[in-house]
Amino acid sequence: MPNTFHKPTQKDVAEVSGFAVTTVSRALADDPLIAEKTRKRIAQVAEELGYVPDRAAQRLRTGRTHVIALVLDPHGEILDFSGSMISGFAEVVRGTKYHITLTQHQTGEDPMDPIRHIVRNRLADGIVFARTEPDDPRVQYLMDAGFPFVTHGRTRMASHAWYDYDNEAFARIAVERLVAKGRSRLLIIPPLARYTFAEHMVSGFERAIAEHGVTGELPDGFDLNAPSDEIYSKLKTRLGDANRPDGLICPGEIAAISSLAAIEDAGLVLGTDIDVVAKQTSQVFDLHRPRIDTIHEDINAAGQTIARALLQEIDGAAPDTLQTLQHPRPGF
Amino acid sequence: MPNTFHKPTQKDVAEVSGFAVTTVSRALADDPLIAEKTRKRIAQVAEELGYVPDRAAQRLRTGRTHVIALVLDPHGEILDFSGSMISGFAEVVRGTKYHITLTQHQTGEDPMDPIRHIVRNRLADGIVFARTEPDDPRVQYLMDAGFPFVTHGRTRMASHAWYDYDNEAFARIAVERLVAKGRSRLLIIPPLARYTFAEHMVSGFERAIAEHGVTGELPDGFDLNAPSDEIYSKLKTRLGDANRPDGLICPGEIAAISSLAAIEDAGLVLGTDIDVVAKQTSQVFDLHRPRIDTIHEDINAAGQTIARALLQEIDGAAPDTLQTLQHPRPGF
DNA sequence: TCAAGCATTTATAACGTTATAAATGTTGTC
DNA sequence: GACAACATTTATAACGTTATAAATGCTTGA
Repeated sequence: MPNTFHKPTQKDVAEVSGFAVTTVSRALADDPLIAEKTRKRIAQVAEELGYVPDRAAQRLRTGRTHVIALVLDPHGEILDFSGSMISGFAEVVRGTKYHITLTQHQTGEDPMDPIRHIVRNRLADGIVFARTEPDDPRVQYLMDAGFPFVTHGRTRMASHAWYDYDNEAFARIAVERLVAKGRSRLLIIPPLARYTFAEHMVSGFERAIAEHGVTGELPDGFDLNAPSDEIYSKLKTRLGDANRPDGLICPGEIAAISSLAAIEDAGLVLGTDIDVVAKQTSQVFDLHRPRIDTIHEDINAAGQTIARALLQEIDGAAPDTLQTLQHPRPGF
Repeated sequence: MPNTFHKPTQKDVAEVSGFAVTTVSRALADDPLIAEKTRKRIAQVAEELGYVPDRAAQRLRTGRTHVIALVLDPHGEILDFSGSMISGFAEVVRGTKYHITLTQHQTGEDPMDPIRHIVRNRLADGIVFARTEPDDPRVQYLMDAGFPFVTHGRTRMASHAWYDYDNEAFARIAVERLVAKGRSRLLIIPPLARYTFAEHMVSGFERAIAEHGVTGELPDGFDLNAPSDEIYSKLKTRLGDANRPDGLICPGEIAAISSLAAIEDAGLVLGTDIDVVAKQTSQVFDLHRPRIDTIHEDINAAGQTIARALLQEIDGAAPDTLQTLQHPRPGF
């Protein structure tokens, strides 16, 4: 009889237990003013009645939403990125009193809009977003507003909570692996320059190149965010040159697959003419043939860490104590 | 000065416009009782002040949450499934007054729990979930409760809103393609039998097999949900047999990649000894070498369609008018 | 001119919770 | 036995909105 079901309120708990509504409220909030005996009795009655606090009422009264907002980028080419990240996030938030809401801004839109909307209308207690830029206006805005947030990616502003993958180390390790295989003319498919992580990755690449005395190339005309067929065709052309690269760094799986196609279609043989090191964020390359040398980035763990950091920040932790740099894990 | 910012309420709009709060409320709700002139004036003032209704207050008063709950399965092997689906969902919901919340149940847990929790505590106005079983208790519960929901996948219960991909057609087309290539000993990696879509796919497979007079095989000991290395090793063993299959149907990308590895490691040549048809839900096979024959399933479109259906159902549309069967689209 | 009828607006209460201030009971001290 | 001091409980109001019922002003017809 679900339609005759009446959701029990504090009033019901009060009537059954014989205490006032206020007392029930305080008891359930573990207010130390309430006598232990009373607290126990009220907790018992609440349990029996199946009382669950009404979020809307709590939210209206206190201003706290118990909501964490995930602001996603327009769905792009990063394979399974959002899915894994969300999954890690959900695992941590489950079991707390918080909920996750999702917002996705459209391609042409100002990424600032959803953030401002959430803050101004108190739609959440904290915000998470990814793909930061060095002078990210979202970060600046949230810091000014004193609003809890955690970013996936660093910025030039030092004292906020962030999680980042060490892309400088990624590039360095990738170069080292290729050099160890005897490669000396390396090419990296760079991320879009406006993202902070692109700077790290490129700087790691360039430093490692210099250290090992090999040549490094950042291609013109395409990047990690380009359509995969564009990466494919430009790379194929490049691989037709006499001075073609003999080592490729692909910081993404779709780019790696496009690269493998370009290599094959250019008539080159992987492992003989050229080698590839790719970043791996999913299972795609676990059993792939030809075998691909990969360096892992654990997106699920990122989601978990970010969620934990945000919950801590909402509970009052200082943002600059909530910074995690994740080191690359070697592939299989 | 974000901390001195006062979120404008109907009271503010009322004071500035000179009308009563009630009138403001009605005007903003487009109540026909309100004079057109008044409505316009109030709308103008609300706009100027940047008034946005307080969801918590609306929710407390009306019981409507303006929330749509996405209940996700534990993050599994389906590549990018959640990500694309969520993305399509978000695109549709953006611009409406609805929000999306995410819940994910853990592996060992009763999938019913989050659903019951949402319904009993009115945490949302509608629910979406995937991977239905023929006698899905979640569907039964929600129908009994009269709670709006849309499933990804059908059930035995006819009159609820659902979206489904025509997996019977998928299997049929896959068989036809392999037969057209001269293959006659086909093997399909079946989905877990408990899901409704497994029945459809298997029945499509078996019918097509019979029609074309070829042999069909559903392997024992592994399925689409098995760990990929298990699929790989069992398939490799099977491909070592004398009576090995010469055509493989892989209804998932990770399974397809594992299969390709098994084929290669068994010493067989794709296109000569054996052919593969795979279901494609991401970009992985767009530029893959070797080229893979795929049949598309557009997860993003699924998300969009499901979101639209749910919004309609919340607005009162009859559930049995909200059923979509998506036909397979040929791969590249 | 007055009442009836209509169009429009408004006062009041309520949703379920918690912050504030007030009230009650209990103990100890002189 | 009175009073202060404390521990504990409670009444009241408020968060911002909307449903209900009441009130206002204006038009119309006699």
